[in-house]
Amino acid sequence: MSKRQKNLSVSAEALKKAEELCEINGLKLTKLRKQVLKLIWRKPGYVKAYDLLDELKKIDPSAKPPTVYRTLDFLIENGLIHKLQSLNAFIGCHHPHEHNECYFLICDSCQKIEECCSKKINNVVASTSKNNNFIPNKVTFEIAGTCQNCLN
Amino acid sequence: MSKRQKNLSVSAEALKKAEELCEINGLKLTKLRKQVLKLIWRKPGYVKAYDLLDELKKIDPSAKPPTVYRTLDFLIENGLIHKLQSLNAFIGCHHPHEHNECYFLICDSCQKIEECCSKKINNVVASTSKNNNFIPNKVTFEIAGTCQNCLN
DNA sequence: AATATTAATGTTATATTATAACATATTTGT
DNA sequence: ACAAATATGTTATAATATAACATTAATATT
Repeated sequence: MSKRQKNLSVSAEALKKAEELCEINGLKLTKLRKQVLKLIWRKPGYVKAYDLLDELKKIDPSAKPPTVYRTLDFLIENGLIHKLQSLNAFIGCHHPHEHNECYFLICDSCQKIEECCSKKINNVVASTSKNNNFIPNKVTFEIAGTCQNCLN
Repeated sequence: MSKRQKNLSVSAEALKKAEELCEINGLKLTKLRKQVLKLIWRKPGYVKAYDLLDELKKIDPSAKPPTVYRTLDFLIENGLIHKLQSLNAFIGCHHPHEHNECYFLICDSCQKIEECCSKKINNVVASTSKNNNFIPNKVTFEIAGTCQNCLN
């Protein structure tokens, strides 16, 4: 299976899952939202909001920043995508609604992202929060560096 | 000791430490850099770049965005302050040059920040990186939520 | 079905955050 | 004293994001 084919199937899989989840949760995955989600999944790495806007304009020339940001907000709120805070970029979630916290390995060199979940992080977050009498709400955990492929 | 007095002494302490560290490492803590660092420490919570610029302008009306951002870059590079990626904000480092990774508890309600370091995080970062053959470079770890004080 | 209500999208304008590029001044090394 | 490197000044603009209000579409209520 070629890289492109693999990516297409990942994207199709993600779209299907998103539809299911929205169905289950009574959320409206409108044409626009589906379109944006598709565009996000189309590229293997992360996406920038204004690049997304450019892509969207090819489909609907009337698209404007709020079109994109509102749609991104919806997708983030419902766990279908993540925002990478250290990059101001966005990426599809590989396992929506299956996790609380997750973190990202971001390759500075090839822009690929690894989405990770682990009990260890959850534990660190929980224990630190407890120690500080802090009620955690949103966790941002991003590790930038160099991935395996780019080491060679 | 009043809150204000406490904050003043924390600030003075931070400044002193910064001077020592720059001395040791052959870094130039110029008038501008010291001024900016002082402004960052002046407030208990975090600071936004353009607020800093406004403050700076009161001292030097010719200050402009690059003045601030270049100075912030210097302070970040040399571990004297941190950037909070999820807020696009800046905060003084409580223990410069004493740690590799640290993370932040950010109170959404009162804007206070708790800077934490723990071996557990270092371990999570190290083990995940190893598992993924990833060479970590920069860690962003920020937990937003509600602090003890604001719970009541 | 007509109407009210809510949710989504369209649109204009502008706020916020950050950097590129080039000029000048200051410091440091020779 | 001069060259080189570093820091600062200055202009302009790029990149990221949201406020506010108008319109349309979907859903619920009578």
